[in-house]
Amino acid sequence: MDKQIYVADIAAEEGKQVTLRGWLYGKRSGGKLHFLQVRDGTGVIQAVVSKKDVPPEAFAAAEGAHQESSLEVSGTIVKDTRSALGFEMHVSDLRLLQGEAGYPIQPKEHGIGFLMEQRHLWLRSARQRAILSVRHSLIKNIRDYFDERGFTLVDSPILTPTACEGTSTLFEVPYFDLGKAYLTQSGQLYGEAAAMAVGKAYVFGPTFRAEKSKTRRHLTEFWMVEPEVAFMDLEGDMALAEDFLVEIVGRTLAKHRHELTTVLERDVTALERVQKPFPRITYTEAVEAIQKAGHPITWGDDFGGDEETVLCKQYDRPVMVHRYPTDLKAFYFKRDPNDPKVALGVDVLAPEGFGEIIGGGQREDDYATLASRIDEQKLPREAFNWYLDLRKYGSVPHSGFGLGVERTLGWICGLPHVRESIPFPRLMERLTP
RNA sequence: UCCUCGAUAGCUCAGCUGGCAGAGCAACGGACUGUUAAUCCGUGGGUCCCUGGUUCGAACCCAGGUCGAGGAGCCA
Repeated sequence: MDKQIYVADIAAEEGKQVTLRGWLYGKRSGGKLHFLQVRDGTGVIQAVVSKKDVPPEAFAAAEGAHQESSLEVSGTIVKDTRSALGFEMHVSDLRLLQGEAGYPIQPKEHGIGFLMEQRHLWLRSARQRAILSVRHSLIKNIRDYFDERGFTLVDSPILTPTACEGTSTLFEVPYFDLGKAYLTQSGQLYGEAAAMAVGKAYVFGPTFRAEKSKTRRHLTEFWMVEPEVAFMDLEGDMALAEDFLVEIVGRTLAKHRHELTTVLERDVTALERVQKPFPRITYTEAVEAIQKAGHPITWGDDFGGDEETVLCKQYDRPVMVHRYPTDLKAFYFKRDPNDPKVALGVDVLAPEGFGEIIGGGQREDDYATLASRIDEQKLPREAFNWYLDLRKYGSVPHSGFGLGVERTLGWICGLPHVRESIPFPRLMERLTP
């Protein structure tokens, strides 16, 4: 095949004769004129097929082309103000590659259930392409952020022998003669081991939760990025989370302002407000604020969706809630030495009701305390021997957090449901396509 | 797991008090030289989610089930 020319680079081809390959996104036809909207993955260009300019078989091919047929069009690129792109192609020849009639997705309204069934095709539509593109950038910006600051990416296993927490939310798989393995819920414990090796580590991978959750914020398979830093306390952790969010949101917005504003119709002023400092309140203060807003909640309760929303509405940027009751947090959280009732954890809640996007905190670094926490929660001690070793051979204060990629992307793109933020979402009641 | 709503053409839906299965869009055929969800004319297209019940007669009423959507709980 010739050197591939892409729609994204079409301005450089003005006046030239080129060949584009792609798919027929839409078509409007006249008697001796067809307007083909050709997309190639980088953009959409209108290809004008005039009967007098092309061989008869090419004109017939244009006539018979169906939505999403693959094709190859050759012609001259000309400037045209009537086109959204600014350019169009005057076609001199056209070859239909493949494509049957009956492409199921129309540029009209569809129900979400139908679209989810057609997810493999739905990805081709403008909105989904925009989301894929923003997702790609967000992930790149996350990796760049850590790379630029001396973090080392350390991959954690997906098959694990035990749970971080309760077993009810684990996916179980058979594992040879060793019995059962589980799909990871978090790479954090391994991230801690990594931080003791490289100082600043981050884990980035898919995680799995068998939660029977049917909400706009839950997937059973989602991606999480988890930095973990040696010699960092909770204050440092919050500063890192804040700086990290400001950077990744800022960079992603800078690159995709146009798509966010036009294709996704996102009000980006809300994203522009993501600047330091984020408000920092303790769990106790949050409870008081929620009570003051008229919601019944008592100290010791976890926040539900309603409580989160009430709290977030009081701020115009992400809010950091720290020092949750110890009982609400996992065994590995360090307790506040000034108040053992609370743990040195922090959650970051995104504004506009997008909910918790970060959870993290300072880890327990004392061997005996951690061992007794494991016993208290009736976790199998032998499974955590390796984790306890980290407190035996050069234990240091350390902290980290986990950021949910899909929730963050859903927030940036303004998506009503996280299912659109991942190419092939896995939900409690959906495993296909 | 619980609550609410829904399932009728490829899609989005209407179908009144139980009495012949409908519309728009899409598809297909035709007309049209500047269309932007083009327009105009025509054609084809149904397991009314499934099973059972009530009835002279069920898309419609009843029971059970399946699937989908929204919400709750759950959820670092």
